[in-house]
Amino acid sequence: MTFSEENYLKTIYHLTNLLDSEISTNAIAERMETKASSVTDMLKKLSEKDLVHYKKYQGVSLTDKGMHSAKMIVRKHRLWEVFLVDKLDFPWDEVHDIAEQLEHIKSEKLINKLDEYLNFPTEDPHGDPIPNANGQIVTIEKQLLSELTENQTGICVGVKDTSSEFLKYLDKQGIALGSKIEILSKESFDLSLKIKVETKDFTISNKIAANLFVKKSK
Amino acid sequence: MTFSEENYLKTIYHLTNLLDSEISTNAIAERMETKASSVTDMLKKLSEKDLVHYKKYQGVSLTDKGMHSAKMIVRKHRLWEVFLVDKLDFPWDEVHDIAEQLEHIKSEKLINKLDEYLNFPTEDPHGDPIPNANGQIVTIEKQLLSELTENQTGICVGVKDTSSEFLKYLDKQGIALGSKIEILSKESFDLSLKIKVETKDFTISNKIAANLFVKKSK
DNA sequence: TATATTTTTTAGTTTTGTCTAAAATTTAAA
DNA sequence: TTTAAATTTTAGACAAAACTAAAAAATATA
Repeated sequence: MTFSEENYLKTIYHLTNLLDSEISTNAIAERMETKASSVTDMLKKLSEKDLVHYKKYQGVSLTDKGMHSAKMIVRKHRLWEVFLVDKLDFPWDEVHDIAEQLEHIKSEKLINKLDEYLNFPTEDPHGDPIPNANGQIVTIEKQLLSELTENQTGICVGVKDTSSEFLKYLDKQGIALGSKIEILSKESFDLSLKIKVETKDFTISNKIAANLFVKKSK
Repeated sequence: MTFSEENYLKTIYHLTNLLDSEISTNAIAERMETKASSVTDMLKKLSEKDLVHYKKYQGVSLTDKGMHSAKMIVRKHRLWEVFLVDKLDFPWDEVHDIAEQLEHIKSEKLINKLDEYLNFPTEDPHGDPIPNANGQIVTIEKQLLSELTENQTGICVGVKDTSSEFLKYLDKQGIALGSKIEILSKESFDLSLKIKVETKDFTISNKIAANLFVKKSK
């Protein structure tokens, strides 16, 4: 499989999780910052290789084979991210781009040995689940911080937005995976939250809260 | 720089070390298992980018810029090999092909962090030197085992042939980097050697001895 | 339901890196 | 030193993956 084919598969996989329905040509084009015509060309190619179900004008979905391939790419991406953060000490906002390259390295043995070396992690540095060697994914129960109500407490288990900008903001505020976040009050006008992280109190906007995954606790 | 450009640079670099003279189109084509016409095309391209000195029919050599780029690729290749063997526990005969892929990952920060993580190694698992971040190479004094005479002793510090076949043969005989090898006798007819490795005595052909680098000792 | 708008596909180019076949140049041999 | 052989380059073609512009199909609107 070429890099390009792998990138398409991965995109279709992510869109499937996001929208769970048939994926449109335009949705793929937009996410990959390419043209719809390029997407059509590739879909034909992937369809011929039996990686996607594709019917003209009807959108695409992954075949079992395509789904498995996509999961293996995601697995590689996320395991490399863990390596970069845990072993090489990269900040969590810098690993995505490097992992985008590393995910295309071809060697099943390599990725399984890496998995073992990292102690079979189940989540990447942003809290996203890592498919195991068979493609199985253990999803942990989580919800957006914005869904909690006053006086509820959650443990930060993931981020929805993984942009460097957002992650650096979290660093600045001292919010990391594992942080205990208590909702002190909620402003009904703009849905901003007064929260307590460890010992520090401060206010965050709804936009921030809607991009933080927590596991309800206490 | 594209993968292909990087592979050409690397090949020219290796041929330069091997032949130290102007490198011919055919020599490159042969080593890369491609056609001379393809090589010519690429040489023009590399020349335009100021990575090689190239004059029609006169062969090529690396410019300073090309030499530096080539060394950085070799650096990446060899550091990844160390990672695979030291950290992921790969056998030394399996790392080359994976490193051929990993050497193209683009991130200076990544490779420098990897270097640090591995404790700034100076040789790869086959005893080849690893250029540092500035491209400097510390070459250790070494000679072929076949150049030693009766009763001399050497420490194995590298292999000339890095084929899986040869490396597995060495594994089987218990010869590894660091092994102490004593020449008990040399057969003048075929230049085969009776040697002692650790406690074991056995005979090796001249071909084997001519592919083992040692550092004279005792 | 007819028409307008949006989405998707097709057709035809472009770029990168390869190839074959033929021409040009260099090197070796007679 | 002329000819033969080997090497290298040029010219033209091809596949992959992208693009633009135009046509076709689906969807939304009046």
